Amino acid sequence: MDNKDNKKKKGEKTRQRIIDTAVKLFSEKGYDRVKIIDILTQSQVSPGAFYNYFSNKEDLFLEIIRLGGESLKEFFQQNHPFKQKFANLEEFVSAMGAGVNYFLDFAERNRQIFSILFNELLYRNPRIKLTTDELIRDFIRIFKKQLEQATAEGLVKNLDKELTSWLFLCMLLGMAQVYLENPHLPKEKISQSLAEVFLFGVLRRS
Amino acid sequence: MDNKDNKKKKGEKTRQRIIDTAVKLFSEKGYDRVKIIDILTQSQVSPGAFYNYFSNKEDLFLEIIRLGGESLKEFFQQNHPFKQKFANLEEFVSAMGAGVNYFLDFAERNRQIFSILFNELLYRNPRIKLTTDELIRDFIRIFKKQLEQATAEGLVKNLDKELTSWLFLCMLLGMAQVYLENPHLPKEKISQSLAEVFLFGVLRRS
Amino acid sequence: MDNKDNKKKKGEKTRQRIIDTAVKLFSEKGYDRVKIIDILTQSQVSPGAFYNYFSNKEDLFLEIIRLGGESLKEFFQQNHPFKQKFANLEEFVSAMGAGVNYFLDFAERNRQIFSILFNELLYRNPRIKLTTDELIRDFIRIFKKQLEQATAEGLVKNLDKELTSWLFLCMLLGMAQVYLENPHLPKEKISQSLAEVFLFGVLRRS
Amino acid sequence: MDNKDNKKKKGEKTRQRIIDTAVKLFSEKGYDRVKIIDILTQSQVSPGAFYNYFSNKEDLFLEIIRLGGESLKEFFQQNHPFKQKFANLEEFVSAMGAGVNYFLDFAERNRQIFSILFNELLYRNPRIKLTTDELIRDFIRIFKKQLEQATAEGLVKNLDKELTSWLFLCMLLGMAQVYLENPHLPKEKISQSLAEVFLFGVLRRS
DNA sequence: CATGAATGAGTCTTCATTCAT
DNA sequence: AATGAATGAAGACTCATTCAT
Repeated sequence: MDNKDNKKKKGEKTRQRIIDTAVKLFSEKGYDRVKIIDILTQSQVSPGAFYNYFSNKEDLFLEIIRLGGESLKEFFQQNHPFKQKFANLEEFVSAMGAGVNYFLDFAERNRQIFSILFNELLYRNPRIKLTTDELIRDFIRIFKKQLEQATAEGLVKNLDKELTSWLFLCMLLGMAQVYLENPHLPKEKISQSLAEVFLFGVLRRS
Repeated sequence: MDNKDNKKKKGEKTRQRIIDTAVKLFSEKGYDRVKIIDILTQSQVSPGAFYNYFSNKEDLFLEIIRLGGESLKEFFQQNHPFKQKFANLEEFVSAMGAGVNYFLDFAERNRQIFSILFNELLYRNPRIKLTTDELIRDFIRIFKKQLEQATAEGLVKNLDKELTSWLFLCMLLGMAQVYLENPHLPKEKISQSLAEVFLFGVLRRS
Repeated sequence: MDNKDNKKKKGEKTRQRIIDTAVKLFSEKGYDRVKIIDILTQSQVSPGAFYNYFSNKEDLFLEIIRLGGESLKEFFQQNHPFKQKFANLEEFVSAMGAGVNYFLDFAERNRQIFSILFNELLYRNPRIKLTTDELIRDFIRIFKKQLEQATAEGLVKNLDKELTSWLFLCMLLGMAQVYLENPHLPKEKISQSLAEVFLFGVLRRS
Repeated sequence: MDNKDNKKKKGEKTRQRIIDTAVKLFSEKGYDRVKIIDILTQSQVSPGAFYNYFSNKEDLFLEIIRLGGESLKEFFQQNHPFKQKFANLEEFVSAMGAGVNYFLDFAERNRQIFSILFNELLYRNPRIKLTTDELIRDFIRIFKKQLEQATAEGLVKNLDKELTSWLFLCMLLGMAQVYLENPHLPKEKISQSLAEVFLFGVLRRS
């Protein structure tokens, strides 16, 4: 009876080994340039075993996208940029900087998954596009709501909420990518700059 | 003589037909998913003829990246965001908005080549990465200089010039992509929002 | 003791389940297009268990052919077309019709196994061909003997016995197949037609 | 300009070489047991070239079935068993024998194609079944009409036309197969026996 | 006897590229 | 310069069979 459980566990391990290897390879080379044989070799799995768990390369990829998307979604649902009330502006800025910093952290910790997701924003495979587009829409929706609330509270100017959300998303994703590709840039300074520019802009207040 | 010229012209035409078709297909599907046979069929060129002009698929692609990169470089060299002096802030903001708008225009007119370039920012092919990285670095360098000058003039806060350049680039490229994928978003409003947020931030000035 | 018996019985049951499923699938799709995994799934048997009973796919198939061949052989040995003596022609014709009808019955009841056997008459696998060829030869031998006897008794014309046996076999097997594939054709009419044509031919007696 | 024609001819030759080899192999081993690599090797064609002409194995097979079916159809349309009027029965019988003989000839000359077609009568691939079923229906239709006419002329008994057609088809196809597999059986005797049994039956006329 | 994860040789198919004409 | 048939290495995927538990 333990027998069955053991087998299940073994299977789970194999499956996970495949996923881990695939995440690494996909993030390094992109979907098309990864050959199944590479995944097989690096994860020490035979072709037959592979196809026990995934019906083909795309299936594996979509599973990874799905998993990554879930982490990201969860992250955004738990970390609202305009979450709390603050005593003064300084506190607010530093809180937002901390939030952005946390996102960079997340991107760093999930560097590969993040890299894959970011790449695939542009990918033309329709099934993949569906998944990533949904992620984006989710983010925009959440952020818009935050902005609306902050505007109602008189904290934020009366800007176009959708475009502003897109702008923030561009900065967030873009700077995460910049950070991942340029590790010499100090994370805290990136977060702080992002928060400052987004909140106050670059112009000197006369 | 005329004969020679005609041949030359004919050859040029064939070459151009290949490039045009390839630009279209690469922008639609990405490098790996485009088959040479499709380019050949759509451009009405035979395999043999193709290899008279390009030594292989990658060669063709790099040529396209190079051409696209040149246009973009040229664009940035001719359109400096902080180029002129302005009588007042309003003028300045509207000039920057106009600049961004012009960039969106450029992206729209060169939609396909822009799409390819943007894609390849993330692409892992080392030879291609070199070209796109150089483009980016160029932009950052130019923009940094602009920022330094504007700071010296007391127009802009004393921020980290490099990070701020990156931030602007993220917004610019990101919003161009957003615009291309969401044609219902009004171009002028995008440019204006971008300029406003970048210059003044989102917070209400008390 | 009982324990042993139960195990034996259980084993037998498993084996039988495999055979039944295999007969169904082989008759539906033919040897090559049936995957062992399908037999396993449908008969609720694990791969390991399967190879306890059959050493490989071909072994299982040959066993089925063997079983089917035995039923058929038995049938032919118990149902001789020219078995008894008859008072008059009408009786004889109707007896032959009944015999043919009984064969169609047999084919219908053993539809799957019959279908497999009929298929394999044409199949090129040498080991299988041996079995089916033997079946055919057996039938021809028995029928020839019957014909010889009937000729001696003056009942039947002096025709080539072997060719006539083949002709009858063609009609019998062919019409069985026709019947199985066209269930709307009335069995009794088929048998009657077969007997009539075989015995009297189609021409009008002047 | 001849260039183009030459290439076309070369292509045709290659295509024909593939078909010829495939016909041989399919008739020897049956569809499933033929590997594409065998066809490639024996026809001296590279994988790429093969897929220039056929999109896959099934496509090639269906083409062969189609070609074979056409020959057979043509044969049946040009050789009507009850075509002409005859002075007396003997002439009629010998004419029918000649017809059958001609069919055996046809089967012999197109041994491989015939073998494939006969095999595939039972094949479960739906697309193939469609083609062979149509052939069969065509034959039955033509033969029924012939029988009806012959009955109207008082030549043939008033039998079930459809069943009688099936019976004749069984004899014809079956004996062709018997002949092809047993070359020692004399063709003329087979044809004659078939004609005689079909026309007069086996019973002695009292 | 049973289980089912794992194996890996074998098969089909693709597509960038070549080369004789 | 152009043609397009041919090439063949490389890749994805299958499935009968094994074996540790």
